[in-house]
Amino acid sequence: MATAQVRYSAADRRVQILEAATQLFARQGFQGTTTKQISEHTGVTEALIFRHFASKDELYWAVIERKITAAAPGEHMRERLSAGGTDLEILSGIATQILERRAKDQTLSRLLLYSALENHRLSHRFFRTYVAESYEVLADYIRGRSADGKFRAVDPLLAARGFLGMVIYHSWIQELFGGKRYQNFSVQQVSKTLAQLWLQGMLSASEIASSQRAEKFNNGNSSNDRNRRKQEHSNHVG
Amino acid sequence: MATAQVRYSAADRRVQILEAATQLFARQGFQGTTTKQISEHTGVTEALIFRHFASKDELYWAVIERKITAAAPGEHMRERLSAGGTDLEILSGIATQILERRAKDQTLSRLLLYSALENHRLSHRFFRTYVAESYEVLADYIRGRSADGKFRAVDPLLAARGFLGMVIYHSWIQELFGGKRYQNFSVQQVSKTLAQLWLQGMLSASEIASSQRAEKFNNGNSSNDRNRRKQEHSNHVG
DNA sequence: ATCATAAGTAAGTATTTACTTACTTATGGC
DNA sequence: GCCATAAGTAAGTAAATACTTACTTATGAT
Repeated sequence: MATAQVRYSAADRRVQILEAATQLFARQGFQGTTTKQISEHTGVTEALIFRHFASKDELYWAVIERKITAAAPGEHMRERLSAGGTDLEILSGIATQILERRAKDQTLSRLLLYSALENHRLSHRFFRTYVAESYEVLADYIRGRSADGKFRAVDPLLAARGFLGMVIYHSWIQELFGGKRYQNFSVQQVSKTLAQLWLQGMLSASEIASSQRAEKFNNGNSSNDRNRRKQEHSNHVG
Repeated sequence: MATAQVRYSAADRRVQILEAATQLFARQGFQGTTTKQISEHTGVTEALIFRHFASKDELYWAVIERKITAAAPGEHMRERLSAGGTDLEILSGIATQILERRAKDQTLSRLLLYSALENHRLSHRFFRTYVAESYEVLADYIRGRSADGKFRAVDPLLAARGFLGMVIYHSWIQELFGGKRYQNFSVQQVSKTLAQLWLQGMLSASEIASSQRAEKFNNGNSSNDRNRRKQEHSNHVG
């Protein structure tokens, strides 16, 4: 052959294959992706794929496993929740993070959706590590705020799903269903609007009353706002 | 052959094929479904499938077309919104309807998700007819309530997506990702919780104040509640 | 420089897939 | 009761698919 042959270590090649496969499985699903496509995207022959992975199935599990262990969305949420700031800042921060991440790279959510639809064995675990954990973290935060008397008594898991549902559903609509062809909201606007909506919905009667009183004096952008969250409460989150 | 041969009219057979195909495409996606499977589920040979539909693609479009024209979710929502009752009754009614429908039959949402993921040409139209319309109807209702001074000024489309997002995301979690294995909420509880959360989030300052005052006298389940929606406003919806 | 070993491939195979062709048979209008 | 027509099929085909086998070659340790 004319081109100089470069050989990679098994470990490096494995990663290359996994990365190509990740992209393809995310775009086309398991059924829609052929081992030939994966080999072409990696720049090797099909046979090499099968020297690294016993079967297409095994390659698929390896792709999902890698994604599961790579990022820990529960951690990101924990950080944001304990970082301080007003409830509104925290929540719209979480929303912004989710929306930006998803606008930049749909790989993960597509993999997750495909695996759920195609009913792959790992999809439950994928879901638990990726989604369930992050709203259990949020539910803990809600529990804490309810104990403080800031939030009213609402099932914390339902409330958490409610907030993340608003945000994630919106991003699916925009990115997946092409919603942004018709209406392109700014991430800022969406985050703030949804966070405000949810937050007001969660406040306890007494908190609403006092926040209304407060609004008459400052217009809600002051930093010594009585809604600012105290660091001493962050143990509710971890 | 031993069994008596029964022949159906072309129209009847066509429907039989479409129904088998609908189930299979919903469960396994386009790529995951073979024409042989469809023929077996219909109880005919593969050749007959191709006498009714020129290609697998054409059959798929026919399946989606049929679903698009069959149900009009925007209509259901319009009806509920103009039926009267308190805002809470209306919204939790909408949520209940969505949750029950989806718990009973996932076919539609699975078809929709698959078509979006697989990026089929009709998926945008599918989405517009099926999803977009219903939240434009809801957005109109929100606009009306804002004009009344009941709801605060929030982008109506975002608010609508927010509500439907909470509900639909919850149902996806439960039905699609197996969330109900871990926690099985009752439809009633979910509908009421999410509707209350969203509703309180949407109320204008003055409405919140008066609803708090009202709560001191009756515990919010009275039918001559001041939040009861007047029939005269229903023209905002149609 | 040698060579064992790990990296890589060319050329398969059996099966499945979407789709076709040439033929058969039930049915309803006369 | 006849028969044109519409409903239906058996038996294919070419291409694609997941996976294998037998072989080649680059590389680093010696």
